[in-house]
Amino acid sequence: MRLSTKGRYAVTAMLDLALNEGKGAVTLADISVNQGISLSYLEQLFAALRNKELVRGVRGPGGGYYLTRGADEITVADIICAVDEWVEFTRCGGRENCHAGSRCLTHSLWDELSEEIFNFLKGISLADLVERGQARIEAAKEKKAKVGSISSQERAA
Amino acid sequence: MRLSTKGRYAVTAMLDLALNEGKGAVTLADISVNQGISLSYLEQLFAALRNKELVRGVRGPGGGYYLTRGADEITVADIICAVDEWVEFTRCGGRENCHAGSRCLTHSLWDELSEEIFNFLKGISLADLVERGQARIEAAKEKKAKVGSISSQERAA
DNA sequence: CAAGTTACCTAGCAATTTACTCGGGAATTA
DNA sequence: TAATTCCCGAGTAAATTGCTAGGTAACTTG
Repeated sequence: MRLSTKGRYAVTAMLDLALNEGKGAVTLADISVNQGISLSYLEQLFAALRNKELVRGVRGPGGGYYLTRGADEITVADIICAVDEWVEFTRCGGRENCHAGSRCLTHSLWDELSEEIFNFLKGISLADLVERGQARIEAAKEKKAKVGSISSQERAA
Repeated sequence: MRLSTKGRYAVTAMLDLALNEGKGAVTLADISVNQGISLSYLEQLFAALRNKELVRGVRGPGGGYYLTRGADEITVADIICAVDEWVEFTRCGGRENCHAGSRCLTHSLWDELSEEIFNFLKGISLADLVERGQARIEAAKEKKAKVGSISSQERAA
């Protein structure tokens, strides 16, 4: 039970792309220097992000990475799902038969927790992080508590 | 970023104790058979639980483990904190200097997430799990949503 | 075209964690 | 004394994390 830095690295790197939106490509070398992450490790993370079609790479001089969608259409959950296995979350696991009562109880507890975490991360887009910084996170929480459903497209500006 | 089964094992085992509250000690051998967890692994988990004074062990025939407090005074968060390192959660981490802007943003995001998870787990006691099973979990979420913390269950969206 | 730049790919590594086995104790009860 | 049960430490295979090393492929510019 730990929040590894892997997902955080990915989110941080994606934030670098979002901050540069509309201003050309961002090279991994830049991100590596900016964020203090090893270049090869970044390449691995971005391979995963590419697979999930969150970023697009352009080779050659002047190349680098772009977001494939707007920063408001990419959530933190998307990023973390891409780089982490996330196996026991959402729906991928949890299909064990529940024979013993207490085992069943903890299974449903874990499912609930997974959903909590997932929904929280799904409610925060890159644009949220960019535009308003930490204050925005609080807002996302308020919004979720009120509405109960998340659509990151409505920017309450 | 994964929810390991370690904490789940511990919660499950503690549930066994809670289910037997007032009916004498529960041996690790029993739990091992009931839950299909290796005895030695249970011993390690219970060593941690003992350190945090969540359980009390009694040796000799007729011995076993008791909860040191009522099941309503032990939360899932207590249990998981005892057996997991939980390092990057709550407050233990996050005291890094935030130089780069995007790094700072993700740090605060991670702090928020940690607190979300912690609060969720803190809101569920062993008694909750025992008395009402899964229904109780929903109730805990409702309670929290009212107070304004987080939570929103829109399953099967 | 050639050279440089950048993405892309594969392999391997040390450290840590997980879940487990083994082999002993030490305290308590009968 | 003997059985039971907690207690303790060492060791292990597999997986994960974060990283290094050493390539190849595509693209742009001089």
